[in-house]
Amino acid sequence: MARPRKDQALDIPRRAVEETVRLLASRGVAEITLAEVAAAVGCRAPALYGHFRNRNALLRAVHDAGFERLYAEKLAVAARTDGDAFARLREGGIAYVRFALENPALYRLMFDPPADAGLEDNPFAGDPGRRTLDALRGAVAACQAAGYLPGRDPALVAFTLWSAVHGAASLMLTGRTPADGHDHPALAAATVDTIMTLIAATRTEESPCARPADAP
Amino acid sequence: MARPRKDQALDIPRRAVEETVRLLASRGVAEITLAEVAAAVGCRAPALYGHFRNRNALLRAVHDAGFERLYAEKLAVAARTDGDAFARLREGGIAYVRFALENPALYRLMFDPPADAGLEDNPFAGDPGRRTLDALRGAVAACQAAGYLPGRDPALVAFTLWSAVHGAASLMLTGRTPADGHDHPALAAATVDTIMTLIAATRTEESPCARPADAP
DNA sequence: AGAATAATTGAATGAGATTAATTTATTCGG
DNA sequence: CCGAATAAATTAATCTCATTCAATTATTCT
Repeated sequence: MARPRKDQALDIPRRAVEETVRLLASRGVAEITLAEVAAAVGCRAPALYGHFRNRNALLRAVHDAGFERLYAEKLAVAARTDGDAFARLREGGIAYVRFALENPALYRLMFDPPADAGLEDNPFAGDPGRRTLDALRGAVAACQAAGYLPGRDPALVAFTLWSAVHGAASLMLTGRTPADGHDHPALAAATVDTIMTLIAATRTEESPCARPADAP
Repeated sequence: MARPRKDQALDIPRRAVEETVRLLASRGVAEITLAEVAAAVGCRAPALYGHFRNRNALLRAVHDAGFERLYAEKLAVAARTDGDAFARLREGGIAYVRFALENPALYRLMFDPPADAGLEDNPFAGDPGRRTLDALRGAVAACQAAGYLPGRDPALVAFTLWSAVHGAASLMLTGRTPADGHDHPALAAATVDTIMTLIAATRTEESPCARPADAP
């Protein structure tokens, strides 16, 4: 049986990504072979080459799928915290780190993307990770409208916040937690809290002292 | 010539790590083969197995060496900013991101360490990365003595700060910078600045609107 | 129906890590 | 000083993949 009949056709591109994500739940990306992915999909390894240039191209697709999932969670948080921009920032941060802790291998792939696998001319154009950052910038701007972080560049603040939560996730996944560090979710929450407290302290409008430049 | 004479002996363990670090300046870790490392050292690939269990063990040693270097830079910053705890934090952050930007492949290896390569019982005990975090905690405590970040857990704050700078470095190295993002060093500085400003805003207890240093 | 095209497959190929067998130095007990 | 015994490399296998090739069967087009 060489070419399969239409009725028994597989949506290989979709399923390959799907199954790779599933496999990433049990092992790291380095331990996953194309033969395993193919077996999970229901075909042979060479069949994958009809849909992905090579292994890295598949991994890049998985990487992108990871960001899609992350973005979906972000949307859910946004919906859940509609009125309150500050809460949206906090909840978003918590959800972000939770995602990382629940999908460690996928998350690591998302932040150590395979090198080649495409036109190197414009490596990250259209990277779904960019969209996540854009969403975060929106949340920051909303917070500013509520009086926090007056007069700052929302893009820069967003980048800084993303850095903090991503960094926390990364450090936890590589075991760089302070002291014992057995309770990762708790540490994650505490970290986000620490940041949010710092942000809260910037709402100086009400306070007596200082009134940094805002809109003229 | 099988076994080399004493006079022409090579310190293979040291040189292998050294040369791997050197190779990481030009390619990613995935593109480096043991044969290349061996050639750079001046031996054959199998000789490496007399000193490292396998490729991952060598990479782990390189990973550790990376942290040694980073720690050395941290010490230099500490020496340079002896009196001023706040400045030490800022300078330390800048130096950290600079290190990452100047040694991208090494840095990525440091934060995506190879899985096995050792007794998995106690994966990160003695990890030199831990020492870096300890040093940072000390700097935070010093800042607290100067009136910043009152009443917080220094370990938690240190973790949060490390998260932020590491996250920023990681995002830059993977191209997740806002907008253009062509000037990484500048973005790094701006990010550290953003964080430091947040910290500065916590020093509200002692003096209403600012005032140099004092200790209780 | 028959040619052209498409999707897979099993069978090479090849790179690179790891292991085995072999060779040459050094060390150590007489 | 000589000959095991041990050490450290080396070259020559293995083995595990990723990737490519050639062959095979469906589908589509005319």
